[in-house]
Amino acid sequence: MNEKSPEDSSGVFPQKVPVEPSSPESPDKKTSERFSGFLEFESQVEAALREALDECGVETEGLQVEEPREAADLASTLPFRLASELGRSPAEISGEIAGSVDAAHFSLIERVEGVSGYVNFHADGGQLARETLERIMAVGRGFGTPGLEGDVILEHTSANPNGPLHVGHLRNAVVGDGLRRLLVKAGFDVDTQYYFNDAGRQIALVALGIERFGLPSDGGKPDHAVARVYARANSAVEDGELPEDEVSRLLTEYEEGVEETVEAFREAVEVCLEGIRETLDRLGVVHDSFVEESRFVDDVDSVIERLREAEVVEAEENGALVAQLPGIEKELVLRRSDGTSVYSSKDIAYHVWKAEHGGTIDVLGSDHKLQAQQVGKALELIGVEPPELVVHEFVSLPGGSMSTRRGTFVSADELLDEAKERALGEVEERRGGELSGDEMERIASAVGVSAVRFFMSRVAPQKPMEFDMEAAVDFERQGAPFVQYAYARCSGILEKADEEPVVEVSGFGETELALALQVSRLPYVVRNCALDREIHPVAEYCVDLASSFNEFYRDCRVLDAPEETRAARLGLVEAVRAALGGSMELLGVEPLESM
RNA sequence: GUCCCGGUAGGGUAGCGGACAUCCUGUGGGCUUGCGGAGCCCGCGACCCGGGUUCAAAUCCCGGCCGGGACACCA
Repeated sequence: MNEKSPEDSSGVFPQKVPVEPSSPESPDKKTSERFSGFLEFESQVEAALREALDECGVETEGLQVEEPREAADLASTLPFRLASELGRSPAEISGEIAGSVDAAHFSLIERVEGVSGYVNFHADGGQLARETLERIMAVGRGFGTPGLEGDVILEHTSANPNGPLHVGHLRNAVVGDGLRRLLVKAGFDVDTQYYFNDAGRQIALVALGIERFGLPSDGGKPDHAVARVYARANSAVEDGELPEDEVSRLLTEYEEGVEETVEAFREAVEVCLEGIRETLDRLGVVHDSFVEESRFVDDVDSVIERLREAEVVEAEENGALVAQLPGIEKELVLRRSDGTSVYSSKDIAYHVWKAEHGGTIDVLGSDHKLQAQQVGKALELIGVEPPELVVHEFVSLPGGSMSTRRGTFVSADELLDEAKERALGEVEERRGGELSGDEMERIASAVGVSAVRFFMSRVAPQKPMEFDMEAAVDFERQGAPFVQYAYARCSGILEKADEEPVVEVSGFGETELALALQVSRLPYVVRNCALDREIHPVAEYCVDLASSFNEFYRDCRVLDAPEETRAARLGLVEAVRAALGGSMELLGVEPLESM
């Protein structure tokens, strides 16, 4: 990864407006290279506004450009703010600004009007459609990259290897991997990491359990076997069957480096991780590396030393070390009284290491928020950039509450199995007569995973969510299958066509232009979402684009259209296919050619 | 108890300073012999309560109420 540039003090992430506005003199010149649809329109609007403000002799910061619901494609509310400064009415100012814009200088701006305080910009739909379609013909599914750059280390999932992933981890993984895909699409260099505890009490219990009771070998996934051993060891300790000091003995032995013990821990972790990896694979969730906590044991001393210099470290009477962090009530334990290191201090060391390689983003459940705040504050005190946090709330199931210790949780595997089974039912019902069993099986797997991912992607992470299997897999609602089906329709049409799609927008009516406009918004959506670290608007976009396509499908015949419009409409369908496919992939929703 | 996050039509959800609040579901009506209708169109229905800030508040601030989470020498 590249070194962070020194002048980039605000972090590695560029602020908005990464695309230079085209120069007013030659708006068309560079656009073929850098054109990015609606994003380019936005750039032109900003450039036009600056020019007009200049002409009016107004100086201001911030253009207050927003996307209104329907009055225009983009609008500025600047006149409202300027009104009191200039002592004139917003309506008057908006009229003057609009009058000063020379729309003819901007290829994508059709007209500008001042309406009671708003400066309304209307895109030239035909031109926007033409340039968007041309761009897509050149880059295909690569369409949608807004050209941001920077290095990011993204940490997500990071579940402890004492059992399989459950639905909470699933949300974390879905949000995290969506973010990974989004940031990569936006242009960032992303290194995705799974950080796991390989040395704590929980692992000691697993190792102990395996030693005493053995690993159940009933052909199930290894992480599920580990969960059973863990639960058994837990209750054995609780009712005294296993003495508590056995556990601390193991922990001490581990820290002392007793070979057998270290090996037992390693074995326990590896077995469980194997199962977890299998689940992540099935979900299409990709990590670049798995980072074990124990790697940072040796760095703890220097972390504590640096915190000492910041004068926040206190020793308890019994020898434990804690940090009193300013602004945080709860003290942070750095080292136990027996001298062994605790999770948080290693986590700080891990973040120090990450921060050396790029900007860091952590995706975590809200139950870890306090811990993360403490780590962030500690990092700040020792002069290290703290991670950005993407926090998600809990997932519940209609069934009721879950507990890993009691074994009353629903695993990610079970949820995915159920989703697949339901999807299979739907596919069999609709296509049982024409497709082979294998084919339906394949489609059901893809639809099942997609349905779960889409359902969890579309809700803002800070909202608690109840997973509704029925709604997720429903083929007749606007969920993953709805989007996938629209994609399959595009593919079906293109496959049947025996002529080449072309870019020819002159015959497009309202419906076609509306659809092309929606297509052109992808780079704009990707840029905004990447900078906001949000994936749920991408899900909205998928649904909106699929809906626009369905309206088009209803209104405009393609294959049996008149000669002169057929190839042009095929071009539009091809563009939709690329944009829809590209945006679905951002969420891990699989584009299927047929379903 | 203290801190954090939510509270938008019957249920779910988007918007989080700007123009008549998005979409799904529900419910009532309509289209359709189709490029796979797994679709499309129309109607009904909502910003938790009270103050404040602002030209403008669902959106910001304060105070309630309700729901979830956190507050380990666990991770």
